[in-house]
Amino acid sequence: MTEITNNRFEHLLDLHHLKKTGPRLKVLAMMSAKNTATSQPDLEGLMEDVDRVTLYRILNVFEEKGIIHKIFDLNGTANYAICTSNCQEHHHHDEHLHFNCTVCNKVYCLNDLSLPAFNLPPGFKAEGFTLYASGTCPQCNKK
Amino acid sequence: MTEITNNRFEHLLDLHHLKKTGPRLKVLAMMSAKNTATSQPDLEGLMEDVDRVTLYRILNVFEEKGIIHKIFDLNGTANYAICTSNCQEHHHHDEHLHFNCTVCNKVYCLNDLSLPAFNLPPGFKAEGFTLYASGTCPQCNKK
DNA sequence: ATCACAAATGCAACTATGATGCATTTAATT
DNA sequence: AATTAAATGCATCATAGTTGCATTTGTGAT
Repeated sequence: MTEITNNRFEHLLDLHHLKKTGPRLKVLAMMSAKNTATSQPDLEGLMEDVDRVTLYRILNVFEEKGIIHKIFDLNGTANYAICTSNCQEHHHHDEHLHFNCTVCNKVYCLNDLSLPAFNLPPGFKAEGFTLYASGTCPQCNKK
Repeated sequence: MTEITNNRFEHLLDLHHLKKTGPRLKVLAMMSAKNTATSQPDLEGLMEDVDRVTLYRILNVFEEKGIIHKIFDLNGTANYAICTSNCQEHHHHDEHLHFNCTVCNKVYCLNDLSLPAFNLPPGFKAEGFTLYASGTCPQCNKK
């Protein structure tokens, strides 16, 4: 992790009026070190020295503040990824594709793919959309 | 519940070589009585006389056989709905829109809306899609 | 620098969801 | 009615997530 990356996270916490603590910076470091979302169980394993409850609380505030977003995989397990942009407190812009590999179970946030337009039946008012795809990821297809 | 409906469920169980037992017919009756998906906790409440474990096992076989499909709501709670068509063992065709109301938390399966086409980045092979929308449902909008 | 205080963490305990092993019951077939 | 595989019920366990409270720590003011 570079100096600059670390400063970026500290700045991020400042922005949201959150104290710059070890556990919080570690969560951000762990999540940003991967190109896929991180599951709650994985994260718990990576944060051995941090209390389980603390981790849950960190994930909750980060989500509330729009720093990370939560994705449930095919098994209903919570996965977390750092928001790329546009997210703000209590209003996520999570309108991209989430790809869940059925082999390795990884969750990819494909931010570059915006959702195609479509209509809802009368009476429904939509606030947010997420498209989920399941299948096999590039890594698993190679093998 | 009409005679005909009951027969339909018994036929459904026959089709999949499942014994026509009380608990199974009751699950089907409960789920079909609603126009929305039923959450696991709700279902557990509705099936008071049936053991919790039995319910889980019924839901699992039904899902494996393609009789019902599982949808996770915004809170990660499992919801179940009877498949309308096209589902077969180990291969769901769940390619419709799931609408999760942020007020009443109900999950609607909007089967009539098929998903628009879109492309995946190279290397990804998709098998299934589901589009999730969240917002307010017709019932909650009226109030 | 250090003081004071709110915020964050850690710990204990609890709830809920879901799974597994095994004994008992029941649906289907004869 | 008898047989048997399938299904249910019960006990127990595992994991995810929450709450209350004591302790620690980051931060802003002195």
